[in-house]
Amino acid sequence: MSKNKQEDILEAAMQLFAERGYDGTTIPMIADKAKVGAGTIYRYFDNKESLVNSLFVKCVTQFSDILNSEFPGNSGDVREQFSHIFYRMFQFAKHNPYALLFIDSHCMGYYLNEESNKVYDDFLAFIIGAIEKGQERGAIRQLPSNALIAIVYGAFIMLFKMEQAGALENTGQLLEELEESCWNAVRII
Amino acid sequence: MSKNKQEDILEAAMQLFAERGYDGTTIPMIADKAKVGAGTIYRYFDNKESLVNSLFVKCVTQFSDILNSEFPGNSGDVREQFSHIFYRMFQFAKHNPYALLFIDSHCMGYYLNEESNKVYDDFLAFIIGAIEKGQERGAIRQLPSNALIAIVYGAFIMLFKMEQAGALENTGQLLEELEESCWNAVRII
DNA sequence: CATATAGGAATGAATGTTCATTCCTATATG
DNA sequence: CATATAGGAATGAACATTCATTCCTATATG
Repeated sequence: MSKNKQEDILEAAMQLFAERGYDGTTIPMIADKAKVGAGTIYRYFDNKESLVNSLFVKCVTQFSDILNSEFPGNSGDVREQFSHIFYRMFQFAKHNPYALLFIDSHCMGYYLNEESNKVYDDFLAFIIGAIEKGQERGAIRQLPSNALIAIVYGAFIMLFKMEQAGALENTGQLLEELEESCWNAVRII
Repeated sequence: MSKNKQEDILEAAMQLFAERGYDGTTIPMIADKAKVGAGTIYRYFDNKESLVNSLFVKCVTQFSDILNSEFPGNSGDVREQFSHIFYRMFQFAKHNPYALLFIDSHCMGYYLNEESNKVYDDFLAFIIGAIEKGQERGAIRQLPSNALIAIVYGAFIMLFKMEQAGALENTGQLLEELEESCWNAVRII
């Protein structure tokens, strides 16, 4: 029997939400997977909406922390910063695939509250900041920073989904090539 | 009163599915938006699952047709082919934003039947084919074709979502720059 | 008038949520 | 040390609500 039921509930909910979406996942499904009674969920969360928002904030915060930690800020050059963000994204994807799928498929959900949206916006703001620094130094194309994010993050998400679907085997060698491809998309050539 | 109720139902369903997902959209919601009775929907479709599958096949076919028509096949060079596909994707997105959002958020759904999955796979196969031709001619990077698709299609989808969210204003000038960025990601430099 | 079509109330199954009850575990008591 | 007791935690059956689907009536069409 598990020690921390709240953790069990969050883990089960994350996997189910990632696979079937918010509305496609029922409370009994979560209870079954977490091996708790349905009522137990309501000892830890006010309701289903509160659960999905808690989970969303948790996952985005984890993702953000991974990207931020050891980020080569003002010291490192732009190429190095890009590399850091790119590899950290894949590192997170490898260790937390459900979290990433969950974030990606729920970040526009109508059930997200103000706090969830703010956490997600702050997360994007960190990447935007790094990109704009790179532009000032003349290493990155003069496109809207949102466009540059979309290209790199969009490519990353789709690559990850391909790998999840078994349509792509991600070796270390390939990852380096993909990093170079994405860098070519945003750098000044 | 509309002439073609089946069209009204499909259009309403597409918008709702795109915004709220399959499970988050109810039959009464669709009936309200289409301005028909709930029972009328069952005159045109066997059930909700049959409706979503009909809609999926229709949307993917439309998308595929746009990309295929006037495609510069064996005659055109690789750069031209890439350009064609890229601009056609944005053309489809501009004229059928709900269709694209619907395709993107439902292409992995557990409710899709064999036919839907086949149509989607065939659609991807067309792009894969074009990419592999380009590789043979030495213009495109020697990466798995699935990886190249993921980069370009992933970037495209995310750019479109950014624009939809109002975070990006898509002018003709910007589109040209984005096309060049994506081409830089896949071409041999 | 006969038939086809549309509508929306009716239905039963499924959902999120509540609540009376049971189960643990830690402390108190002899 | 063995047993009794208290109180929070967990449970899952029960509840109101909402859902997909069906069915019967009203209207349109020929």
